[in-house]
Amino acid sequence: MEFKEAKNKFVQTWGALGSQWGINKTMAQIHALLMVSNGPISMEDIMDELQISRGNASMNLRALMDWGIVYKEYKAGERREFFTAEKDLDELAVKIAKERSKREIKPALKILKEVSTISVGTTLEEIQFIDQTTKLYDFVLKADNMLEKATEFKENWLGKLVLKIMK
Amino acid sequence: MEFKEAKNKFVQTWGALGSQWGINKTMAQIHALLMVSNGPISMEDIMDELQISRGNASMNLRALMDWGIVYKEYKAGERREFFTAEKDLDELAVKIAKERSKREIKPALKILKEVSTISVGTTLEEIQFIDQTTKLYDFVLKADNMLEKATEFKENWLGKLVLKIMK
DNA sequence: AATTACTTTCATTTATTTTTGAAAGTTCAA
DNA sequence: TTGAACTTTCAAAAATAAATGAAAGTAATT
Repeated sequence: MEFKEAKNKFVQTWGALGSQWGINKTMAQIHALLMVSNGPISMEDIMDELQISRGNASMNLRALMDWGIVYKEYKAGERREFFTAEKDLDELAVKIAKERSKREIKPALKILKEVSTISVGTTLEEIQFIDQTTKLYDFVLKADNMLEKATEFKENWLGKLVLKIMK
Repeated sequence: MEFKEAKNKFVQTWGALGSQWGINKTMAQIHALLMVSNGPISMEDIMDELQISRGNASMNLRALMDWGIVYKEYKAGERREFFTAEKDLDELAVKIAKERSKREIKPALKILKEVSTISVGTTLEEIQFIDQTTKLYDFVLKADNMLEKATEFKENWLGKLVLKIMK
């Protein structure tokens, strides 16, 4: 397998994987492309390499920047904007974890809190409901706290975590 | 908020959350419904409660069973099939983690291994590509191992993990 | 072996998500 | 202040994913 082929395979796979994770294909592909490129890349080049429209490129780059995992860069004497990805994998994981926590876990916790604190019921069905949603709330809260704590290590948190867990 | 309303809110929210995670809405809703119900439920009841077609119910129940987080049950003297969810949250998390690892992480690792082992290039671009994909491979492998180790604790693994991490 | 009570399958329809591309917006330079 | 070089927006189109429902399948009962 030669370079071009490998690069393409990586970008395509990352895109397919993204969709399974609720991230759109193009967004994942742009990210993949920036991850394995060595310098900043212009929008034109991204459009070209991935065969996508200007609008699509623009919107997904914006989304990646909102996640804080892609940065805009300016080159002296160039009017065009260039883009680079966060390449430090620990940093990348931390940012993704934080963003998902904010966007998904926190709202879920809010709802779980609400539904688990309805005035105590009397039927078996109601008791079971309150019990199960309360457990779910506690579990999700614990998981979220763990994630937060883990990523607070900042430097090489995954490595440290592995050590701890392995005893 | 009364019971019916709370239950509905929970089911709807879980469904919406599911889509964000690449799980289809109905599948997440059925799971939510079974999670907070106290006995086994028939397909008819699920169709009724969620206002979905027989085909939809059948296919998504099947998918949930493939994930190993919903079980079929038979009641004596009843021809119909009933369904229950895995309600132990530690067990649920372990199963989801294992399944996602198998379906998504393992294939990703395979590709990363492939693309990171192309014969060493000479251009800066090629060197950077090999370097970055190798790092990615190592990172994902480490994360996958951690997940595996963590879930091997089996009983109350999340709780134990939290303790460890908090020091 | 025919009927009944259910479940599964899958071609078609429907809903949702993503992409396009042209117009509007921005910014810099002359 | 005009125009060139570039980016963003968003309504419409295209692509994709999910849901329907009727027909086919299965298995217990008579």
